[in-house]
Amino acid sequence: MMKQGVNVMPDRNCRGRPWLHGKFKGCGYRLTMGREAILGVLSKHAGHLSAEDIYMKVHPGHPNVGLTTIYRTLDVLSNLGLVYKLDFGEGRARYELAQGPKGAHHHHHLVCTGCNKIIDYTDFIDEEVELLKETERGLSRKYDFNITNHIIQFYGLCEKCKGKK
Amino acid sequence: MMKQGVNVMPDRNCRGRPWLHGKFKGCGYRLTMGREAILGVLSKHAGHLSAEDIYMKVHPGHPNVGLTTIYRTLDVLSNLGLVYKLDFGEGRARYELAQGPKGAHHHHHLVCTGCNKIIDYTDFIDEEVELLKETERGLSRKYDFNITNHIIQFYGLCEKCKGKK
DNA sequence: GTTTATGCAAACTGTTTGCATTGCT
DNA sequence: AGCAATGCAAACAGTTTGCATAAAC
Repeated sequence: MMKQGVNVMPDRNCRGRPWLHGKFKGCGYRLTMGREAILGVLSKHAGHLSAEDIYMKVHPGHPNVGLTTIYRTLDVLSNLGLVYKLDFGEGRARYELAQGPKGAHHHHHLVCTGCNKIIDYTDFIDEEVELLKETERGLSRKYDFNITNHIIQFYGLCEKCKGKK
Repeated sequence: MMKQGVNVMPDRNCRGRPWLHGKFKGCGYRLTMGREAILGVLSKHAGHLSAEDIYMKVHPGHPNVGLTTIYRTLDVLSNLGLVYKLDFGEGRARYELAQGPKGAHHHHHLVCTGCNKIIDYTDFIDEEVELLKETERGLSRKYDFNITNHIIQFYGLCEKCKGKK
């Protein structure tokens, strides 16, 4: 007989739960040292880390955590919606924490195609978000989509790079 | 003595020249059969072709054109601004002609993360473009960037995929 | 004790590069 | 003739996978 209120099967699709550790375990995933270390790095260094960046930062304290684990953990985290997987067209993915517990500010990206510098901007975000919401509503209806995410990125040359030939 | 009006050195940075073939040759690049074939495929099948897609379509008529040439040509084309290199997070790049000679319509993309279906939408484009221009102006000034391009993409599940768990 | 997570090495995939040859102009 | 473009094969880079072992629960 099944006990009340207990998920026997891990619930791999649960979003909208509490925060980090709680959310993690609540979804049926195990909280290991490697995963804690990765979460730690992500919340300490807020912004655009590649798998290898994370590996480098985790490795000193946890030499036994391999790159594979980094990839697998990031995959879990982004499925849980805890982490955004970003792509700036460099041929490698980058990751950032979706939201701090206090609800970090939403931002978009400005990418220099010369030196790959990336600027998070929050200017104009309000207007953008407003318009995006409307667009999202319209697109959802017209194309019968369940829209979960969006990307806005500007590309160009930063002040240093636009000088060079 | 240098002849008037003739570029002895190929001008690899020339944008804003006439159209396609003219532009191509005008920039010091040679117009070869392979390149013509690739341009042909791009203008016939408007939208989101991967390098391999293009290879497949070019190959029957030009069995001697290899994948390497496809990549190299696409690189040239996107440097010339004739082709946009798109990234939908599938781990492969996709390409589309920037503008037809008649000035094809600007559009953005709606991507299904379930089946990778991609919808070009032009709805709301006017409002978006308006806002983007302003944002672009603001960002250019504030961060001293020379902005050349932007991306807007919505991600979600299409009507078929949102049913399946 | 059962099931998930990990490390390692090897496999994969899309893309790039070196070099000798071909082909525009 | 001279230099750019090509094909081929090999190199590359980031990411994924198979499998035996270790660790959470």
